[in-house]
Amino acid sequence: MFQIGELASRVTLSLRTVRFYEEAGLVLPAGRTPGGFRLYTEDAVERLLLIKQMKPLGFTLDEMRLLIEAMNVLQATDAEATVRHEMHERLEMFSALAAERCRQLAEQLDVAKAFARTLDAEVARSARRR
Amino acid sequence: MFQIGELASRVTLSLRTVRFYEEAGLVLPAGRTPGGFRLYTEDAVERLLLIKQMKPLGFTLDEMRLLIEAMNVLQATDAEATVRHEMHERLEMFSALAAERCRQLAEQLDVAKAFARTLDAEVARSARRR
DNA sequence: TTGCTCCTCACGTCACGTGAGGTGGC
DNA sequence: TTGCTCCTCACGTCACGTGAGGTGGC
Repeated sequence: MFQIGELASRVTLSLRTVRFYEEAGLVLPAGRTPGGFRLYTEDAVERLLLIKQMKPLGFTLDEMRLLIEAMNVLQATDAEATVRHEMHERLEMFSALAAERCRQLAEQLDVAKAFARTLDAEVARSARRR
Repeated sequence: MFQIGELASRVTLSLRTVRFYEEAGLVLPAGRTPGGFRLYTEDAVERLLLIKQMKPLGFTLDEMRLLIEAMNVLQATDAEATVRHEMHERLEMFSALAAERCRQLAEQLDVAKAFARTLDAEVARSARRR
């Protein structure tokens, strides 16, 4: 069990961000010291790394929560069939969404590269003018 | 000369966004009707398309303003040498920044793709369990 | 006169950053 | 007791979205 400072530094996030993710229901501390200090286990590290991996896809924190919930239910062996079915459909929805976001990211990279080349050309052109 | 509605639809931005970019000093209307309606020329279209191209690089609106200013000064034939020099250095800075952001975007795309594959695998695994 | 477009506040949202003032824990 | 870490408000920021209430222009 470790405190928020170690958790934050291990996943390279700010304390504020970790607390904010807690407010959003994404990563709850495993417990608290009598004095009120948050205590975490390795699970929190993995959870935060998963969230960091989702970030480039542009999901909102609410969407991430729903997605993580679905993954957890489907991992569990004791989930009810109806719930499992619902979570499976949710997962499929997010999978399609993720694929779409990947396409958008690829487009953005192309646009960014094009603009970077334009800038380089401008720099070169401006250098010749001197 | 056309109104903000036509401008916005031609560059596929909201009216609010166009007005917000004006507040940020990015795109000023060429004039106003006596009644106060904003009037734009083709220049505004090109300006907004340029801004849209910069967006994937994650520049702030202030940075975009500085960058556009530098490009305009260097395009002009009547710019003072000292100002031209300053703007050239600014352009070089932004060019380096843009290259760095391209690298980051490429990394993000890789992370996104990896997560999308993970999701697909989870969907498949969950489907086999039924 | 009727719609449609536009106007200016101004508050809301999302994902945090940044202190302020106070206390826990070794 | 001294630092260092942590705590909870709570306001600020960035790039807009979203009405509210009113008016311009063909």
